[in-house]
Amino acid sequence: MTRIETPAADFPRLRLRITLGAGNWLGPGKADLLAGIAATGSISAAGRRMGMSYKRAWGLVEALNTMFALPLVTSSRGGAGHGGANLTDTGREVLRLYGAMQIKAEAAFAGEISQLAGLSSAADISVGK
Amino acid sequence: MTRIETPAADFPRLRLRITLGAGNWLGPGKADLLAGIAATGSISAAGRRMGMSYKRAWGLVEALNTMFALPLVTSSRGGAGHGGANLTDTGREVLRLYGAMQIKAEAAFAGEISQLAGLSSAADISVGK
DNA sequence: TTTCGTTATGTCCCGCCATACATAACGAAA
DNA sequence: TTTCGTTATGTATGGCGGGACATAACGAAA
Repeated sequence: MTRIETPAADFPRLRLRITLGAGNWLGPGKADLLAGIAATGSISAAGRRMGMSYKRAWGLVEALNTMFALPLVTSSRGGAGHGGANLTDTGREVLRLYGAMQIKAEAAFAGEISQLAGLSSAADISVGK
Repeated sequence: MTRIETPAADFPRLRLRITLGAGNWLGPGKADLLAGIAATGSISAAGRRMGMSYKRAWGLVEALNTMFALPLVTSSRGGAGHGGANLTDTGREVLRLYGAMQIKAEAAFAGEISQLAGLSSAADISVGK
């Protein structure tokens, strides 16, 4: 995977991955990319600010578009704005659902997560917090 | 990663990963392995029935033991039972917390997950359900 | 018709990781 | 002291996924 090490990551962190079919999953990476496309209007710009190559970003978009019945991202080449990309209604809906789960999860699992963090070997570092 | 394709996987499925520190995460794989060790009393047996090599299973156990302040798994070589492994109190507690989160999550996110599954391209396959 | 930045796609190559394989340590019981 | 199955550890190799790089298509505006 060669996941990029986010430099300023706050721990503990909870990640959700929903697997809808064999090999078809929705996780934080694809969700962040969708949010980035919505914010920037461009696949390459969204990928850049996540530190990934355009090719990788485009591959994730292709996966997203094929794993749902309707595409989540529309894109155009050339033209006035020199091309670009945006979310479809389905794309916005998927992103909204994932975001809702993330918010819910942080609240619902705060207890268990803090207990796990307390058992963690990294706990001594943040004792002085 | 070369993840083994579980042949009889029911979709959709939700997976939780708790990251306690840089590179130190607890997910379904390690949780299942802990459960397997508790059930079989052996690292190699637990790994075997998950379809992973002993070396990989041992690596996961080592990661688990170092990412928490106290080890989760104790092991012994030789002896009457020809060696074996078991969970410590901390190990059982961690496994319990993870299981509790999993149960909670399935209930809390049933709505969002079914909505996502409805948007999925795999939805047409299970229409006749 | 030239320019522009983006989407879209192909190819090559390298580094990493997991697997396979080998081997040693272990200690109680027979 | 031999046996046994497990834990523990090292080494080597192969695959494969990803990044780097190259290139084409696109279409409105200047």
